[in-house]
Amino acid sequence: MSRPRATSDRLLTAATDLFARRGFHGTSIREIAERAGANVAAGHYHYGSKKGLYLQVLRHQFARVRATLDRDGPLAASRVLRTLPRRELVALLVRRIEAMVTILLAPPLQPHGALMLREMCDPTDAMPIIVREFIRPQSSEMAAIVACLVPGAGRTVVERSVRSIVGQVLFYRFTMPAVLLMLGRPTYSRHFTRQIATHIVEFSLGGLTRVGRPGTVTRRPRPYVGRTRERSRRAPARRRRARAR
Amino acid sequence: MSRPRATSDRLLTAATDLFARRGFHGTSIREIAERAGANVAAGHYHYGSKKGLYLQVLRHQFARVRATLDRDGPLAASRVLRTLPRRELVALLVRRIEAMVTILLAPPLQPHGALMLREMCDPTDAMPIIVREFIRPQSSEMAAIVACLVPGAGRTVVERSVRSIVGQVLFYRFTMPAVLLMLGRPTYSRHFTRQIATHIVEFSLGGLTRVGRPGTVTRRPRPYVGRTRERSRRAPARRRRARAR
DNA sequence: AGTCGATTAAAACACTCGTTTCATAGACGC
DNA sequence: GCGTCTATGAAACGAGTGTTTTAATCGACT
Repeated sequence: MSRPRATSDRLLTAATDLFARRGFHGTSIREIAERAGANVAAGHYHYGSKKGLYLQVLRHQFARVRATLDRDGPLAASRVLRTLPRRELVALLVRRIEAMVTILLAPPLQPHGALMLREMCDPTDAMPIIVREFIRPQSSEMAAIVACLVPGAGRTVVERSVRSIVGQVLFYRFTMPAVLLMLGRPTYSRHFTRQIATHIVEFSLGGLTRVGRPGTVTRRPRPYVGRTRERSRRAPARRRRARAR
Repeated sequence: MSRPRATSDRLLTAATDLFARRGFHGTSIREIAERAGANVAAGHYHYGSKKGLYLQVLRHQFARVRATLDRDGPLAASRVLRTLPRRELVALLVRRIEAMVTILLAPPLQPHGALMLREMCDPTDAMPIIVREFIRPQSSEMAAIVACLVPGAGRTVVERSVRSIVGQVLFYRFTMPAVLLMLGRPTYSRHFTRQIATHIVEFSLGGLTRVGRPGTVTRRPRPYVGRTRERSRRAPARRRRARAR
């Protein structure tokens, strides 16, 4: 039959999808139970509370993500990295970026992106899990590569550069509705995500090259050069709400 | 005196803060009314419904943001831009990035960042407002500068580069809880945001330099290096729609 | 003064929510 | 058979929700 799985499993599956799509507040125990073909009391029986179920969903999702990352791109130790030629280091960075784009953007969209986004809106006890299982591993593995690619850079420069790279990727996930609206697409296609990955790789390699060089344009007293103009484009939007009916 | 303002204004102020901090679902009309020193019915009287109040909050916030942007960094027309020397173009880009960092990250944190983030989780009718008043203007003004800085780049390359720049900035806002947790800070300090802005400028200038050059490392048959994985993660998500009532 | 429209206030309505209670069913060992 | 433990189902609880209703209040203006 189609659903021989345990009730607790079906609850977890249903909850994962609903929490990702509608959020914690926007999802009801009854909705989860109905979709899982279970009783309203089942959630509390198996997970103690709605919050307990939510935490379990996040633990489970990010454990999976972590497992994927570990399998996909196990990083060579730092001291091994340092012996690699630049070409190999670049190849490693490319793989990391492509893996991240794939896991976050490529269809079919996985739930953890939405779950992570929601945690950024309303952090819960699950935030440390996300940092530990997803953000920290991604960052430190990328940092190891970046540190070798930019030998002169200190720890802060490396960390900021990693955030610049990760930020480019996450942008497409975290502003997805706006980007899709502007591009006139319904979803990100695989073709699109491949192009994105390639662009981010190029842009980032350029960025890394520059932050590795001493003495740049922004080392100056005041960055402001241009004149200010006072033109105001439109009157402040004044709007009145008429109540319906 | 402390409360000479109109009830509708006080409602809007209270609602802005609460919607930004707790979200639409997490905020109740009663809570808004209490903070505004008004009756529960006041919200419906002035704004028709909770959703009407929410929309008005977003309209108001992003009209303000737009006004700030227009005052701060009115962009020279494209044909004027094209006559500027590179040094001036860079200065303009620096100003845009610094303005964006300031408006999004520098303390005291403004509500629109949180409101925008929440819209990315649960898009509503306010999404077009955000795109029109904030994202689109920022993007197109930056695109005009980038297009001049990277003369050889086509429209798509320019747009992707703009997203790479904006993405770096938005990253710090949209993953703020995680970044603060990793950095062990309570908030972003002004000093920190200034450093961030400088880094993003440098990283981006390097990125732009590279994407403007033809022939790069990623121009190769297949960008994928790792093996493809075939493991199916879950049974096809069966979907059941229960009608309400 | 009196009328009228715009606001405000209090109460009730019709839900939905997470949670709990309690009865029942099945499995297992003895 | 019995007793025990795990799991499920149906129903109810109490609190909280957005909204509506109804009445009272205020400030002009004739």
